[in-house]
Amino acid sequence: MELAKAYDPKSAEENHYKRWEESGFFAPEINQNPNAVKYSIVIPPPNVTGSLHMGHALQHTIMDALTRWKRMQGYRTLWLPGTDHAGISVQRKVVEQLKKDEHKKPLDIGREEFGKRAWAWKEQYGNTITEQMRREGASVDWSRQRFTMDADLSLAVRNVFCKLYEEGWIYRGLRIVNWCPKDKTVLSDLEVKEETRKDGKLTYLKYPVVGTDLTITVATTRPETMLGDTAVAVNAGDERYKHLIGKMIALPLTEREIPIIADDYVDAEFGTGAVKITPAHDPNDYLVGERHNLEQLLVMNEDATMNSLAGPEFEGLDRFVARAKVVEEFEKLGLLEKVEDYEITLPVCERCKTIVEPILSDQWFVKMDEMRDLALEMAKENVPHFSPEVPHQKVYTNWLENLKDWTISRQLWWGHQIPAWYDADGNVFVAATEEEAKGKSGGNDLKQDQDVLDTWFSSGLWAFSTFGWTGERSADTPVRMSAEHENDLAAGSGDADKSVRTPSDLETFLPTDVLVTGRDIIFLWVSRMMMLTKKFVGKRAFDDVVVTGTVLGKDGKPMSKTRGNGVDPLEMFDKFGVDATRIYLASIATGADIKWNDVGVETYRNFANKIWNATRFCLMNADNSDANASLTEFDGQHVANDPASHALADRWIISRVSKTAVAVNKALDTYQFHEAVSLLYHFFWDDFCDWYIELKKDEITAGDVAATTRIIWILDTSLRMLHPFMPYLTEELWLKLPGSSAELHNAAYREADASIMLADFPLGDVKLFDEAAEKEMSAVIDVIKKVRNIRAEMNISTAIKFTVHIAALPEMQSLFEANKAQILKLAKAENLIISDELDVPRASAKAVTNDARIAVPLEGLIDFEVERTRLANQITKLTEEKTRLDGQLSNANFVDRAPAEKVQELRDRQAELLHQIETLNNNLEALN
RNA sequence: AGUCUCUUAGCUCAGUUGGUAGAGCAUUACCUUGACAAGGUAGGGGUCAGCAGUUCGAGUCUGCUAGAGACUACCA
Repeated sequence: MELAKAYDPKSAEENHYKRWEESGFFAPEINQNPNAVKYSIVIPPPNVTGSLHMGHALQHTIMDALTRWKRMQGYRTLWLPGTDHAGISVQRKVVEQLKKDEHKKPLDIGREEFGKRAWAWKEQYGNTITEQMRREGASVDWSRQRFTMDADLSLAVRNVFCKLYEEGWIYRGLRIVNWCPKDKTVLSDLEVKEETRKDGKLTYLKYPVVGTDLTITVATTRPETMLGDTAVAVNAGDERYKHLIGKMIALPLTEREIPIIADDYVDAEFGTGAVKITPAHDPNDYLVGERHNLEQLLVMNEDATMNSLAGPEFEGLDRFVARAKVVEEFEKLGLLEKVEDYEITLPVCERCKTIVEPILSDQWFVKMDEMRDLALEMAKENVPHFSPEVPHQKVYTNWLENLKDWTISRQLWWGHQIPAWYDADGNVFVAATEEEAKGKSGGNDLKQDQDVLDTWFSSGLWAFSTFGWTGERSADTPVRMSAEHENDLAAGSGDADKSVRTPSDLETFLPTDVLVTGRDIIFLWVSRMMMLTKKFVGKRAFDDVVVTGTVLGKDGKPMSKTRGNGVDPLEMFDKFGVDATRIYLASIATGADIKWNDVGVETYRNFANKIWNATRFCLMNADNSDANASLTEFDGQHVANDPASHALADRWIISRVSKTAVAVNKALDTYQFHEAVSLLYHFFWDDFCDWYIELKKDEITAGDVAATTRIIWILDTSLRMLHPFMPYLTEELWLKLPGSSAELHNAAYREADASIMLADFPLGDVKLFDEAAEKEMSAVIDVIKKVRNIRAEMNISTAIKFTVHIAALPEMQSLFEANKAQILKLAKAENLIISDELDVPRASAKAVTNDARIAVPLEGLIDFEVERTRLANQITKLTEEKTRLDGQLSNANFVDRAPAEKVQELRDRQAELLHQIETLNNNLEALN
């Protein structure tokens, strides 16, 4: 069989995904081992409005690598996919569409029709991201795909809401909330971001004190809110204002008089020491207002224009227009003290960047006291465990300790409508259905709450609602039957015990094993899943959390549309291939941010091509039925025991591949993906391609069956280990290996059609570690490298074959003798003379290794000056190292206190250096 | 303001209980060697941001300084 000369990712990518999916390889049911341990991951559901970005690609790569790795090990794996209804995002898309196509507003078509449009939008555009995930090679079980607004997930939402309400963990109340005037909805604290503005102003307003000619100066960044002031507060201990406490202020621009009050909240040292109090527009002022029983005067509409309470002069004005007008009016009245430039951080809406207005509003909240304790208790036991642990473990715990109540209502139409109904008197009835609510109300006419729930409310249930939990008290959780059981029923095997109940997904797959996600939603999502899963299922949602870093643009800034520094994963797939992009992403240290660079992906594109070509070489010579036969009964022990594998290079590569396998598994176990990638990269390229294939070329080309079989086993093992990162390339190649078949699958998958994704993942075998072989091989490699160095430094063409002399101790002599052919081949030498002492003419280039003195007679070719420089350079280098060691070893403190092993190690090295330096010095003298 | 992270070769980054500084790319020289020029061979290049400390020994631990960044809170 002959492969194309270069790897073409496109064709491999088109060849396999559909077959994998249609064969049911992604579903846990493919696993035929009834005792298989489960391994489960739920995907952080991307927004239905979303399309694949680099952050997804990174996280999906990690989740897929873990899933494929565990699946190959024989676990019953499930990676569950799905999407999130993304309240505000979808709503905005539909509003835009409506405006563009029909010049209508949502109110023109009504809530019901709007809902239909939103669903239609979801149907039409919502699968963009799922199609892109197929391109990525994500081995998710599509048969279990979920959407946060699926009927059963919505039922779960309503039941959770009702339960929490009954227990008093959900309440409705008047609080200062974050209001986005553009989206016209309330936002949770976590949906508000900060933006620093340098052009802020701090305005000092003078308020006249009634019955005096005094004024009191307050400073504000939002002058328009003075229209809603209901007091001025000072610190009780502030001598400047003590005499004014209790007096009234004639609030300018209004007809109102407001009191001067004393409150500890005011810091006498800060600003003027006097603070205007606007209880309906500021959280701190709200608290002050509560303490002093102040009126709460809301002076804005929901679109942030001023309302009638702001006075006729201001009613209808936008908040910023009103702000300018207030300042202007104060100036006219001579009550404007000054306006200072002031750098200010403003709260802005995470999505639309509109400045958020804190206002007093009636909303639904989740009380966080008990919720926090649920999560905190687990957090103290390091559940979940974060990777990387620093800083997330601590940040997570600290955040929980300072948690505030969660605003869960949203003034939107797209989402889970709050299951609360009101009668004509405003009494509230919370129930999962309208009928139930009606029953509770005694049959009155009810109107459902118009708000929907925060998208993160349903996301918080994702860990268990996706597994069929609905919270229905009678029906319990739906039972998913095993494929086997379904077949029994279909076949009508009447005596099968119908009462045998296979475990539901909920029982089987929860807790999930790991959650892979970004830093930004640890609080927003991870914490809430922990709380709600514990609360409603009594289990951990997941054991581990892998926190991925941010893939930054080439400019080192987060990728964003406005910056235009985004890199599209799909473009990378087209340019370098899916596998190269995946393994590059996996090569980023867990949790670390990284600047995107194409060169990194190119490196792995080249790696893919290297793998392709190494396989190409092996297969060119493997069309051989004997090799086929032996491959199917292959295992490492078998290869190692084969007398034909007792050559040094064979023992060495078997040891190397075993060590690599053990290390790769360990790295994956601890979520050190970059470590696994690095191990595989260097094993494959350096050990396997550069040394092993080069050494074995002749045998392979000659069609030696044992050699071919062995090299294909190494290749097979390598491809399996690479598969979690490079699924397409490895499948494409593995299926071409002689003898690859379902017989090589993990025992759990013997029935399935052949695929590397079901092959056993190499675990490595410590019994195959061969320290002697590794030591001997490096002695041989050292000699070859030295000879190559001589050739390169002396600038001797490879066309010129020379004789190499080696002097060494007797046991090393026999090692070199045994590997004569290998040394000659890779050093491109003609003769090898091994003896106790070097016996060479003066016109020779010389070198030394730990185990050998080397000389290459170069009569007529040697440039003595070059050789002197070469030797001198080596002496300098070694001497520097020796000087360091001498110093260390002559330090009595070191020798006494350092571990004896370490001291001995350095002494050995010192002896080696001494020997090598002496040898090189002799060589140098011999030239003179 | 508080908490935390980062600063290692020209560039992008590894470096897991403190014990001779690594990779990829770039760079230099040579090589159309029968898998691969997306390749091979051999090189060059770092006082690990700075200062001080602990230690026989510090990229690694502690403190401070300077830059960069993250998060949380507040900002009248």
